[in-house]
Amino acid sequence: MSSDRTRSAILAAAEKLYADRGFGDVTLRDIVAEANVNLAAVNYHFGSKDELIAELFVTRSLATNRERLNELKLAEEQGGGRAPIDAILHALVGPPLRGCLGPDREGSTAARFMIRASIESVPPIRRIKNREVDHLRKFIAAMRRSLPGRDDAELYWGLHFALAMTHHTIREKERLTKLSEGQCDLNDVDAIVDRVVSVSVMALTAGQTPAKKASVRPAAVHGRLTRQDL
Amino acid sequence: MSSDRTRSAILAAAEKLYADRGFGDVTLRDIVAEANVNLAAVNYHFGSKDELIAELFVTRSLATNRERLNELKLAEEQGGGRAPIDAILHALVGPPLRGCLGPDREGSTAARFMIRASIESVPPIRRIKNREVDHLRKFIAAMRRSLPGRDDAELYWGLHFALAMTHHTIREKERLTKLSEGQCDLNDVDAIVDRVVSVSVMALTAGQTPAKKASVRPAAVHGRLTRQDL
DNA sequence: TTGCAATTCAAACAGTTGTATGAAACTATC
DNA sequence: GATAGTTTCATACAACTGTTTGAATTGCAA
Repeated sequence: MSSDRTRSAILAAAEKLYADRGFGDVTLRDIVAEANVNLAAVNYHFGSKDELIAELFVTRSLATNRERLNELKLAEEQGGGRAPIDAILHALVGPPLRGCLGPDREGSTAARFMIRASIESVPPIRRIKNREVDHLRKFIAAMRRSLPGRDDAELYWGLHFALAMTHHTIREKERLTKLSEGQCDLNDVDAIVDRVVSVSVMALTAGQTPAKKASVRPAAVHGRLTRQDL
Repeated sequence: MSSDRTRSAILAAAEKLYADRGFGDVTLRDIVAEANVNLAAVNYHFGSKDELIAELFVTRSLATNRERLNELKLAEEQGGGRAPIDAILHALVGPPLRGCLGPDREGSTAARFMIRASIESVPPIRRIKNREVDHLRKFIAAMRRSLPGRDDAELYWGLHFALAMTHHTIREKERLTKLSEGQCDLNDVDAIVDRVVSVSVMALTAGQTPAKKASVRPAAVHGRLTRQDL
């Protein structure tokens, strides 16, 4: 068994540089300089530059997906196989938002890397994102169980909009802060999650009868379920 | 006055190639080959590759912004200086959605170029997008007039989410079609616009008193205002 | 027609990029 | 301590990039 000190030094250096400067202008030579390893080490350990990027992104997004499914499973167990819709959405949007936002995440290389990956869309990352459909289908299935009456199309739109708000908030947090002149607090992650969840629930339950509508727990009271549970 | 046949041939060729293959792997040599002009013509007419990209993007996004402001102005005039909130949001999200979606837009180079510009984020385009804040402030001002009671932060979040749904729908239309197995109709642009507007209105008016809430016209009845009015 | 500016052109430039090579250094096993 | 396999290293490679140059061509005005 080899000491993979070189390997992980490359991973760490690459993640840091990509997080700081984006994929566009970081070369292999920048990475090996930061990692204090030889240029040929990247191709030796990863095969190619793209495979290095892919490994970085897969690692981080697997972690997010795992968090999501844990939280979903927990919610479904608590609901006897049928989780409330706001809990499902909370499981969907909470992990990426918590992973990328918040004051403690400011210095996190992983967070800034994922934000970069969300903004710039390089080929190896795009390829991986396209395989994410299966993962999302699990949430559609849970939503179907939670809202048995709704058309499937409505569920897809609801999930789509939930992800829209999530990713756009991550991508454009800087611009929203600037536009709102600081009036939108991008550091209060729990509040943001609740906001996204509650709008998503509204999108999904609009047009429902008042009786059904009232049975949906508001997102705010769901705040118990945080990172500690995962 | 010079015949700018070369200039516009470059613009057309560049837009087409960027639309088809993305910014990542289109070189100046590809562009001049497509345009049947000399390599040096790009630098002669535009100064640099980045300035060419910038000019392409500025042209298209100025058109969108003009449409937006026209529609906003019309709505405010009809409302005596105070447009209904759904009309404001319609003016915000309608133009980009109509510009990029719909069956007739499938073959449009301009549409596909703007989708690319939305997916890949190259430096010259990012620089331009960052100047968009002033444009958005006009919509915040209109929203403030429309919903005088609301906190500014709420208005910013509402606008932010409206743009989130708009851009994410444009960016991920392919994936949503795939995920929903065709059950989400990405060709019915008017329905999508109404959907985005109505969710945005809900986000903005949540927590209002029922009396105030009822005074908001549902987005669907606003469908009269389409491209013909602009 | 002459003269002048605007435009086009072929060619080269200067730099960077990811990758491959083959020898050297290391590590663990016998 | 010899050996075999793994890892590191300096270096070269081959291709591609946006940009520049200076001469040739064109178009227009006097």
